[in-house]
Amino acid sequence: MAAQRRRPTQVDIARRVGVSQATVSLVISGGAASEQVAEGTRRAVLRAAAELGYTVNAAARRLKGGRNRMLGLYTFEPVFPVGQRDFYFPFLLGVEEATAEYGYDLLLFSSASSGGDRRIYASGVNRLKVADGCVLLGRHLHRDDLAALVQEDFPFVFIGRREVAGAELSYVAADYVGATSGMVRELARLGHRRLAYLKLSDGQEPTQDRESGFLQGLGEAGIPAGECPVHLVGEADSITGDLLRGWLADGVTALLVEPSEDDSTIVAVERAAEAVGVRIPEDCSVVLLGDPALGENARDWTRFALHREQMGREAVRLLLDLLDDEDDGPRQLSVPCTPIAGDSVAQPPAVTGGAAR
Amino acid sequence: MAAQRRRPTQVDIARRVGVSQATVSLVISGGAASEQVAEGTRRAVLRAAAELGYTVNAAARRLKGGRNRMLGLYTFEPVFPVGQRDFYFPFLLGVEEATAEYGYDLLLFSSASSGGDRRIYASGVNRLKVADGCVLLGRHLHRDDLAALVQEDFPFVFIGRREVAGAELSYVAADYVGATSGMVRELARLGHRRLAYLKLSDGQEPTQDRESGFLQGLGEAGIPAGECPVHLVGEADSITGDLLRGWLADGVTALLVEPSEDDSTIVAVERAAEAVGVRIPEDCSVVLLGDPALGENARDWTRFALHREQMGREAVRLLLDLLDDEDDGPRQLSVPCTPIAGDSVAQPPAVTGGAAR
DNA sequence: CACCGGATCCAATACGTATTAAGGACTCAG
DNA sequence: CTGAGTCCTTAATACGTATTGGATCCGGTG
Repeated sequence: MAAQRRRPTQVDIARRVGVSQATVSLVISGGAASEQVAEGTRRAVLRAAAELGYTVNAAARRLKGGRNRMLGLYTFEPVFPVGQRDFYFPFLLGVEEATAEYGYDLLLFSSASSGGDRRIYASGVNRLKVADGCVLLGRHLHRDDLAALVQEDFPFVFIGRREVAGAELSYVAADYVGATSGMVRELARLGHRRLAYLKLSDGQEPTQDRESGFLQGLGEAGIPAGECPVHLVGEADSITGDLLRGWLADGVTALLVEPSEDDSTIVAVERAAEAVGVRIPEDCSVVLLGDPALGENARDWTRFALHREQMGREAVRLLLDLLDDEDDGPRQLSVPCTPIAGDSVAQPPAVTGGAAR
Repeated sequence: MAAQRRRPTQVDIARRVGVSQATVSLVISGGAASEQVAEGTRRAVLRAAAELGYTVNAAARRLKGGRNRMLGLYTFEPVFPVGQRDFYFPFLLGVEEATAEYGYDLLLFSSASSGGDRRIYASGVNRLKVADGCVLLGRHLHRDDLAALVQEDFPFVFIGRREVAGAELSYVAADYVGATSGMVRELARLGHRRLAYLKLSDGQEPTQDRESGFLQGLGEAGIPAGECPVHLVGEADSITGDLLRGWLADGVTALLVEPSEDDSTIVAVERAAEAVGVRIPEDCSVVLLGDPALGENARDWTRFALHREQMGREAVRLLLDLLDDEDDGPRQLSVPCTPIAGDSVAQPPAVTGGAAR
């Protein structure tokens, strides 16, 4: 009846059975080392444990073992972003699933979000280190935080290719280079000979990769890069109908658009086309260099899919590799994207003569 | 350059600064007791901590009985359920937001899911104890796990009313009683005099609460409970067109349906009605006792909304109350639901004479 | 009898932190 | 110069478990 406030420990069991705590530990831990305990003692300990309602103290066990069996998840975006939910959610899903599969727990670093601007080193202290390792995520990162993290030799994996001067780090990235060049080749196959490329101006790695892929694809298709305009999208309203019309007049027949997080570039393209009466894809083909989470009533753009959930899973796998192996080399993994044939691409309008297959 | 594999501890800091580990602990723990340490020492310790990349060991602090600023989230459902995603997600969202606001981190206990069946005491270990406290969630719980948790005197809050024999526990629950009785009163106001109630057969607390509300509403409306059939929904296919027609023949003009997790009861009702040519709401009004996440093309059922996100937030608040206050009494919070007037309720078909307002 | 080997079990210790009683140094009044 | 008082720091200990190098006992062998 008397509710014992303190929960029973191995010492309590030991006292009751009349053995030492060490023996109890041997029995409880089970497995290999438990064989050296006499069968009678063993059973007595187990019975006492059951009677007392003993459960091992996870904190103590972990303290002893050194590892926490906790993986961290830190994102430079809000952890459960409301607006962008659908973009980041699959990553989280993959990370969570893989973490669970490997028998780890997942620590979400939410506390850092106070004050809007997310930093790892809030008050000089690196919170992430409570976890054994960490998966990082998000577009708006702080380079110096990342650099410091590398310097500390803290094991982590970024989802998305990231570079830090003077240090290589581990990441799982979508193969934007391959996916973009593939898109270019496909357009070329359809007969397009002059393409315009709308890229974001933040100069992040994903943007760089798409540009590399663009140039590479042009090369493979034998299209002179000089003839293909590259437009930097600073503000969304820099995409005007006039701009579009100018390109078409110059012989451009297809647009490759890098989607921004708020999808403003896509909306802007659509609006500009409408404004000057340009039909997609009849007058101009459009390809999205990514897989934005658009609304229900959005059109079925030709684009490529990121396997986000798989990327999340791979990130965890990489991280565990990092933790287990002594050899510390950073690991990079590139996950191919899958082209999605939508309805925004067609053969170029017949001007001189359509190039059928 | 030399990557030190072992995480630095307070002892390392102490050695470097030339003070004792105790002093380091005083400084690191910060807050009240940290005042008694000289400003110079204090700064030296903090700088050394930053330089070494020190982070407190969660397990050790927890073992000692201290706080982690970590809240756990344990769910008996998958943490990021794919199918039921939309039902549980708002809870998580609320928990996460509130946790972040209070400056805590959130630890998702995913690892326990090994073997499909989620248990807290997987191998005799209560993993939850690494966190300061825990929010629990999910319909398919294990009573004995819950009982053990109470016995251990571990601070936790359940989302959803739960009972355990011989112990009171803390929870944040939707006010199903009030919401259901309100629905009954509203139906009565429209003139309905005989209602049928379809309840799930699992006998969980939420089901009990709806039934209480049903009976209470009948009482307030002056409707004899004996005249209102209560149908236990074991299998979804127990709802047949014949059953429905029988009720209508008996004078039943409205159905109160408890939604199951897979929405099968709702689908079954809709199908049965269609099968025997019963129109909703012209021939029969239907009220959902809950707020299931239906597909896009589902009809606009009359139902009530759960404020899930708010419930998640309140759960965190309650949990922090539990942690802070010495007095250990369990706290319960009931969150009102909001009726949603859909298109599945109308006045009863005029048989003897419609009771207009 | 001395020695050995196997079978059981235990004492001691480490893990990293928080807490507390007590020690040391220094100041100030008498 | 002494005693009290103030301020800062530390030694010691506890938390619950896992591990390891012995200790103890016992029967058997040379």
